Amino acid sequence: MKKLEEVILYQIDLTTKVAKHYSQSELTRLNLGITIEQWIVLKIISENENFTQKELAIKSYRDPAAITRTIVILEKKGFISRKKVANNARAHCVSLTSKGISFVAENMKIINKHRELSTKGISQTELETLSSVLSKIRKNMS
Amino acid sequence: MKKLEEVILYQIDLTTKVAKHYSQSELTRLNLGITIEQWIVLKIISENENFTQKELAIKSYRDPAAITRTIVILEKKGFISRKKVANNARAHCVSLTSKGISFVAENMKIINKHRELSTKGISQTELETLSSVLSKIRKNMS
DNA sequence: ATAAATTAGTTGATATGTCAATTAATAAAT
DNA sequence: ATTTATTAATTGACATATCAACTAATTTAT
Repeated sequence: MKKLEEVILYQIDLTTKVAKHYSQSELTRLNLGITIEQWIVLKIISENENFTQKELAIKSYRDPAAITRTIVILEKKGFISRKKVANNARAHCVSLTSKGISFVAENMKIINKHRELSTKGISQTELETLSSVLSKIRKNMS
Repeated sequence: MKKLEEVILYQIDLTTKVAKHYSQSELTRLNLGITIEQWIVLKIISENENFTQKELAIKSYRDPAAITRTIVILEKKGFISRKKVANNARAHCVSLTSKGISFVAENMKIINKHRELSTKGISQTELETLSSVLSKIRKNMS
């Protein structure tokens, strides 16, 4: 029977935790007043103007219920706004306010530094293997 | 500027989410009445009889506060019990009850199936690369 | 020996994850 | 056309993540 440390899924989970812990503590240290999950939502919106909440949930692989709550928070912080979709009165689409646009622009560098740091000393080949193996694992568990 | 999907940390996080989603839905489907996090705590205790809560927190890379709450739940479910440590009145050590021991034994097979499924079609070499790259990433972000 | 610092665990507050139930709008079926 | 089913979003309930504040026990520093 394998020890927990040898289990691949455990190692992946552990890596997520370590990375999130690091990035969150940096965001806190820099007083950005935002969580990782909130950042990811802002980033997705900046790449996909006028996504609906449903599209946001799919892209971020989060529950629509969770998205609703994060969006309420980001709206209170003044980073985003919700509008009714023209041809569908059920759906809401989300877009960055000017404050949201500058926030993403100003802090992209910090996030990019974390990303660069994460792959330091890892070869391109290794990264490609990582990417492809992770993708296989996701396919196996879908 | 990289799209979110190309970011390694994002891919790792996504894989964790997909895997947990799959495993949790299986545990629910089989009516085990337990969460993944609770299972991991049980598994760690079964591998390390009489761990203190602090050791549990370190091993599972979770906050001591979170461990306290999970332990209270597992105690209510009758899977574990807490005892005072002989030479340290602050520390509590945790051990499986007989119910907990049989629960882990009975369900280990199910969990092992998930683990086998997760690495289906992935070579040993790829798995070793994955393991070593994940370890490098964790080192980079510590 | 006493005061100060550290340690293990708990509790509170806020954000998130997950699932079920609900509401309102839209689409499909008959 | 009216009923039925589906869809997008919200809300409630409970478990978890994180951080700060707190208690009680133990060290250490003086």
